[in-house]
Amino acid sequence: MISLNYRDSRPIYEQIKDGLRKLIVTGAMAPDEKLPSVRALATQLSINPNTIQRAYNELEGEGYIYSVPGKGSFASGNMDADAARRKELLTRVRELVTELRYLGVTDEELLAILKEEDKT
Amino acid sequence: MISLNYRDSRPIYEQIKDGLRKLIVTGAMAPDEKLPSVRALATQLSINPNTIQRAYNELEGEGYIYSVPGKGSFASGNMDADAARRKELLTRVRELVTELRYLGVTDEELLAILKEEDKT
DNA sequence: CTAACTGTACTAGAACGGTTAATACAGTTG
DNA sequence: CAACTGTATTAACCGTTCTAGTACAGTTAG
Repeated sequence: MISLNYRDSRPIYEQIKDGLRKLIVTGAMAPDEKLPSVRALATQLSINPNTIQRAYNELEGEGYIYSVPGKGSFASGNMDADAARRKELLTRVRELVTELRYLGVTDEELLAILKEEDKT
Repeated sequence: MISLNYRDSRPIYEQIKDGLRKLIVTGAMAPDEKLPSVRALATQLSINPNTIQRAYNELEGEGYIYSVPGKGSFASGNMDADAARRKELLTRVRELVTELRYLGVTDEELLAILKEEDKT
């Protein structure tokens, strides 16, 4: 479900956040679908439950999931979170495009990426 | 010449690397142009020379600059480094585009970014 | 009701990376 | 020679990440 890369300098809880966010945002996880429990996911990934709790906690703060004590944590169909994520990603794309232009990448190459992704 | 953001969680030496790389890649710094000395830049930014040294050291490893003991460090007109950077940035763009598509961003919006950047 | 699950909270400490600090050495330049 | 340059090494500090251990309260199935 989630894979960790220990060579990556990024914190584990960030990797978990990104992994879960992608699952939710891509619809691989339906709204109100139950996430693995803090302890279950911790066991599965062989890490400390606190690390999972931190990831879940932050994801809840960002609106991607909601947690019910005693029941579990669930994917949220929150569109505000999506909007924020969109805005964030778009600014990053802008930055990348600017640098790529400086590196001599042509519009054709950039357009090719869009078309290429169409087929995915 | 370079500005640091201490609120940013990214390491200082990474910020310096990015800043210098941008200067070189955009041509703001000509090939074989002399960079500020390790000590000079450290003083200017009010940080430790070791941090600058690390940034320079890694930039040299990536081919963006070359250093001559006793003389100084200089921008390199190395195109291999540019190619590597291009490849890296392009894969990141691909990832971003994929997620943006899932988030419901249309091709029109993505194309708009390219046109928007044209005017820059 | 009980047992086993759930999220949540808190404290403590280990481990790691970033940064600073203080030197030292060798080559270059005026 | 004096003042610059890059380079190297060692130690220490500090903040963050992560682990560890424990506890409490709500939920759910038997």
